[in-house]
Amino acid sequence: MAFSKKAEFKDDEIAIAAFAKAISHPARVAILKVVAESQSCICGQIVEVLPLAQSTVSQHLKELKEVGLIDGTVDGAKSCYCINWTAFEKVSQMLNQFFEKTSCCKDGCC
Amino acid sequence: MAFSKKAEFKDDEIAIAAFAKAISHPARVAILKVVAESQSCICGQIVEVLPLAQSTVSQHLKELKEVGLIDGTVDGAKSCYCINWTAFEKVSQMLNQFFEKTSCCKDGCC
DNA sequence: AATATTAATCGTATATTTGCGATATAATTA
DNA sequence: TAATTATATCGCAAATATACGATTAATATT
Repeated sequence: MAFSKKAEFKDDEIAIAAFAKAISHPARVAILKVVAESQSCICGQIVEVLPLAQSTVSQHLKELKEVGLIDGTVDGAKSCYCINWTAFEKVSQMLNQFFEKTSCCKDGCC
Repeated sequence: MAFSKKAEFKDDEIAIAAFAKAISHPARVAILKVVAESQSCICGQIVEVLPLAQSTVSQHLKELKEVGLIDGTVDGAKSCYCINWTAFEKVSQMLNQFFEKTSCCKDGCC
């Protein structure tokens, strides 16, 4: 491949793709659900629920944290995760907008 | 890795992830925009606009076709692509619902 | 202090994705 | 009919992603 061409696209296209990528694996979708529903958000609880090893879950959490969808706080030996609602809604809106904008010119094709 | 664990998640989680994956690359986001805006939807036009080789664009188109977001019709030597609006809106709704449902339990965490 | 628990990170194996050139196929044009 | 055009597909190389066990570091428990 030589090198990735992602950077050659428009900023909004890159942003949409990046957020979509964050929820492009069932494990991360599941994690977001668990974290949103849970009161405590302890990493160990997520591991219990998912069919994945602790290290793998930790990696997925890291990815979600990197795009900003969740926040992580160290709480003693444990780690507490929670949804970053501001970011969460921003992503929701961004995707919504993409679908709306794209579907606005719904004529004359084919 | 031995093998993928994607199948071990819930159907709706897998579905959301699959559609998110379809728009998880800027090239495919760009293609969807071009196809939606274009009247003609000829593959060659898409290739002209994108910073990618013809074969690469063809592959991305194939992926979008496979998840059902676009339809492709052979028109002589050319190929005509257009958005499958039914699928498009279904995906839009599915993602929307995911974000809404997830954010409905927005309390007591962390 | 010694041990156990929790979770991040490292190293590694494998799988998947991305990207391209070359080729194949089919239709169009000269 | 020959040359050109349009696009899909094949085969390959490189990049990324997925998954795990082992290790580490830090706190908690005994």
